[in-house]
Amino acid sequence: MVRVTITQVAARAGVSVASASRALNGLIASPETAAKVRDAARELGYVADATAQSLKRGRTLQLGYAVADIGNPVYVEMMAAIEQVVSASGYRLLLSSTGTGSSSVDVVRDLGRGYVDGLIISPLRVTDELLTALAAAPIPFVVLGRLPDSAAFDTVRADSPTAMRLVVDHLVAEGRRDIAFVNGPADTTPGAMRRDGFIDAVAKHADLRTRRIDSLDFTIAAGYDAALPLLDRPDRPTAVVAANDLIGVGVLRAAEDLGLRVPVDIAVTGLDNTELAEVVRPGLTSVDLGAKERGRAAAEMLLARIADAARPPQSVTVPPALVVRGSSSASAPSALRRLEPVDEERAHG
Amino acid sequence: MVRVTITQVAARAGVSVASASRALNGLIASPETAAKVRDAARELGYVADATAQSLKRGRTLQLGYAVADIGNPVYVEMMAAIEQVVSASGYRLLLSSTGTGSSSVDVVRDLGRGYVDGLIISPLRVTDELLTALAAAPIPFVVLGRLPDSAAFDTVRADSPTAMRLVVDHLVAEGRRDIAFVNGPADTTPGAMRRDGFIDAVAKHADLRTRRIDSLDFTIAAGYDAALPLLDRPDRPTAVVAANDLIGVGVLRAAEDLGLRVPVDIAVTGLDNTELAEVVRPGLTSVDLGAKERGRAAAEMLLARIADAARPPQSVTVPPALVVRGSSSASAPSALRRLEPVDEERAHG
DNA sequence: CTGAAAGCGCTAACAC
DNA sequence: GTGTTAGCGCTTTCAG
Repeated sequence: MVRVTITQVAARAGVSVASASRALNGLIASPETAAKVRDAARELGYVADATAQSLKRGRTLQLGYAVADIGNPVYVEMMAAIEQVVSASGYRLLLSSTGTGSSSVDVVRDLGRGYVDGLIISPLRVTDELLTALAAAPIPFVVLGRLPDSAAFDTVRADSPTAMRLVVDHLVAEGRRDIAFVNGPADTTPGAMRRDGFIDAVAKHADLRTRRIDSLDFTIAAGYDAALPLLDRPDRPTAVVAANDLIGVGVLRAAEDLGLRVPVDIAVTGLDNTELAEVVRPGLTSVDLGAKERGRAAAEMLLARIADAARPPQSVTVPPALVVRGSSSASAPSALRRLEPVDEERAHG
Repeated sequence: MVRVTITQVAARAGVSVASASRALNGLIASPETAAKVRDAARELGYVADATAQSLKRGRTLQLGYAVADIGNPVYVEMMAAIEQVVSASGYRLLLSSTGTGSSSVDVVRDLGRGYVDGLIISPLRVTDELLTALAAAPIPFVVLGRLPDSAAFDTVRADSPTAMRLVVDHLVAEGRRDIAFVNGPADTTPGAMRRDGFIDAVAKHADLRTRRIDSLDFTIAAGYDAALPLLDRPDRPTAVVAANDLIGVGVLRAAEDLGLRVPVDIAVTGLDNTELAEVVRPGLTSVDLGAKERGRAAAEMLLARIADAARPPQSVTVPPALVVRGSSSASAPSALRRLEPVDEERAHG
């Protein structure tokens, strides 16, 4: 199938390419010219070349989404929300996985190549190098995640401190007073935010025993590996707060393999409220950080920024919501098997 | 930050744009010219405009991935594999969700706009309209999934018949003789393939009671809704074969809510072997259809097709592998709680 | 080896 | 309203 250009359409319609272009774009044209061009275009199966239009118009109608770990369901959820907004606005979505190979800095640098009109970036680590690259970015962008206050960029964020307060308060209310935090890598932004949130949240309660562990990754396997030694000891905690749902599921698996009953012997919570939390048994208590809302907000913010480069930087924070399930509360609806009442456990607290 | 063009680089280097272009692209240029241009480019922070290059070269270095349901983990897994191959080859990946709004036919039609050099498409339904559009596609493409034999296109497929045979044979070996199939929508390609596979697989065994149900979607919720009435009756089956893992998990949930013990009262199997199957309890027996391999194969096939338009159409089938877990076999390693032996159940068969 | 010039396909002034 | 023309930024003949 041969590429048909506007020149051919114009020739067939018997008009100039300018008239053809105007007619095709719905600009001023006499009814008969418009009709002739439309017919010619249809007969030839003409579709305007996107590259040529981009070059001429200076916009590609493409937006980028750069994400480190596309294996994490949270980012997929965000991506789906972003895709929806983006395509509804006539843009196409370009996916850059910054995990393997190219770093997010490379992605930002590459922005100068002009193949996207804007970028949504969800960096796992915010380095000075990245901030510098962002400050020099030739096109609009929105950052999904927390940045230093000094960086006046458009951002969409989850509220980790509140999320952590929600789970910790919940666990304390359930009578847990020995609470461990299993983090992902602490040198990542989410890792740092959630760790700080945990520290602040437990500081609000008196007489709590707490400890913190970093796992190697925000994955089930890493959560499992980190939780195993933590739970396999006499003075194990009575509750584990995981930095995300994947780690949380890993903790559940570790408890299972050690023969511990959840939530009787040990309560577990996750973060993100992915479908995974709903589906495991017992259901994993989690905090919904509004991944879908964040994705949607980021996409809309980027479009607004593209429309108005001059507007002051925005920052949206999506509020979290606690979802209690069987992993932390025997009275939660989704607990499969009725276990012994946790009153005894409460008495320990 | 202002866009810097090759003209500016050439001016600064004191050479023509042609020489600048040649130097930048590593073509013939005197060492000193090359050095001057390189320095000028670095000082100015020059990066070649991708759109202009695309227009001139006639290739965008972009590939598309069109998928109906990005909510399904299988497609995410494929996408990740595709992204890896694609970006390693210097291409960018464009994501088109054909689920909401635009159909896959629209996506194929849009290919004429020339914003991608090739497409990997994973259509949920193969209509004549789609086949016609594909036959007229102006650029290379690879279809993930089964096509009519008459369509001589590049395809990468799972082997549904064998997959179904694996689960059915397994269930029969486990003593199940009353087997129900909970499908997704039967008017989809996977739905039709898996249904036919099930029918053929059970036909190989004598004295089997079988039944088939279509659920509304390949989702947990749809699987749950379809399974509930099936399992809530005295003559319920002793095994349920689900058309994918999501439906399988829905079946598990339905069994749970009805107080049925898995696998004692009812065995359940899924398909796709997603992480979900590994993570639920009891673990969901499933068949790995090689999503990652299929994604990788499709990407490589597309690149090969781009490199050689003339080569005959290829068709790769990725072999399936049964993964037995606790949902269908009491002796499977991942069963959490030791349940009663299934011997009694076997005696029924 | 280098520079001038053409042109990828399209849109947008600018005159008519 | 319409046609002519000039580019968008780049690569690539083609002479030199």
